[in-house]
Amino acid sequence: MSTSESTSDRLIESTRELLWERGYVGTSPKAILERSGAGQGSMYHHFKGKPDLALAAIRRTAEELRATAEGVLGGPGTPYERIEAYLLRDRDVLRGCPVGRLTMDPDVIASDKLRAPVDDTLDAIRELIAGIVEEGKEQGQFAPSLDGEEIAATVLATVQGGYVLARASGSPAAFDAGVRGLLSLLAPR
Amino acid sequence: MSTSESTSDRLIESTRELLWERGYVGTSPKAILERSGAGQGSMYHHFKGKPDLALAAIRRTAEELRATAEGVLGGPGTPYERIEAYLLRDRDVLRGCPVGRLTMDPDVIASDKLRAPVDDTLDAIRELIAGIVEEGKEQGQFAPSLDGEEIAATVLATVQGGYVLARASGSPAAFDAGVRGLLSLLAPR
DNA sequence: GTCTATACACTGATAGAC
DNA sequence: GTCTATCAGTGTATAGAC
Repeated sequence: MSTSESTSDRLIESTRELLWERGYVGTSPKAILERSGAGQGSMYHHFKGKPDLALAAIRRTAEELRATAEGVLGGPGTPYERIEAYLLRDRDVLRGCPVGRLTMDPDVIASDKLRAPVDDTLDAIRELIAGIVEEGKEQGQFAPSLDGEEIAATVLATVQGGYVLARASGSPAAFDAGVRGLLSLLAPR
Repeated sequence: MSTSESTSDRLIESTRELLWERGYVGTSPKAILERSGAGQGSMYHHFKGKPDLALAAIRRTAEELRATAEGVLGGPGTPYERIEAYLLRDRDVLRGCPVGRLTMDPDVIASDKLRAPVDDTLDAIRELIAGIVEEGKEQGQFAPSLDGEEIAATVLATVQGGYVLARASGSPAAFDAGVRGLLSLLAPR
């Protein structure tokens, strides 16, 4: 395993952090250079500009999030238990979702290229959950009246919205409450 | 009824639009002046600066949202029907929530003053829904095992997260799916 | 690949005339 | 109350030397 320390890598990592903290609009090339320790010239040598560097950063963050979700959802347990594990997994709630927060960035939404990794990732997780719900219906753990795609959207939305409520109140409590509420609705009797 | 056309009012209205479209970080005084037709001097005469004007705009938007929610949730019908009405009410889904989106703004979250109206509004709506859920439990419409506060957080989170999913995909479909999924879980048998 | 120099519009605000 | 002038700093990039 190569612990690559390339300048290009440090630029991407610094950009990932700043995008998470301040979003695309709130992240300037100058801030990226300061955090990464790279110089002006380096950045424009490795990337065409801010959108190009941001795209590399967003892609890496999106892939990482997808891998994490796949790991939890593909773990052991019944369908309910796997969804529970996804909802209860450790999260830095007050920092928000590094992928979901980008949807509130006007410049990201205005660019199909920047939006694509965000859309693809959330969509992939949604499909995974939908499949698990369908599995649970076959096993009689979930009511046959439930729709896999709909419940998957509800699960993902509860997580994404939980971040909003938590950040509004300055406390993770509302996130946890929303998750517990959803689990109580999903619980097999 | 006074259709006030004051410069101060036009500044606030333009700021509200821009905050909704581009967030706090993405909104510049210059853009506000252009949209409102006011001059530099006017803005700094009526407001101390960008944070002060933004606070006035956020307060007005928050109050408006709260009034809308109270209107729908306080309408006629059973507890389930009132929550259903709230979830299904007409929304400009792709524009996102004008209040919730502010939680992704680093400068808003960093300021207790700017965050307060956001927190207060979401909290008030949450309490309203929690009361309705408790009412539904008393009437036997909801299972006694449900917790009013938790379900209220789930309902609000599903809405806020629905905006995220919709904006990611560029279509309101995911919002609608999440809402339908939640309603199917809440439905009295 | 990295550095420094340069550029020009924009940000957020103050000053003072009218 | 509104207008214009001015300002130091930032945002995003290009040019060219090393």
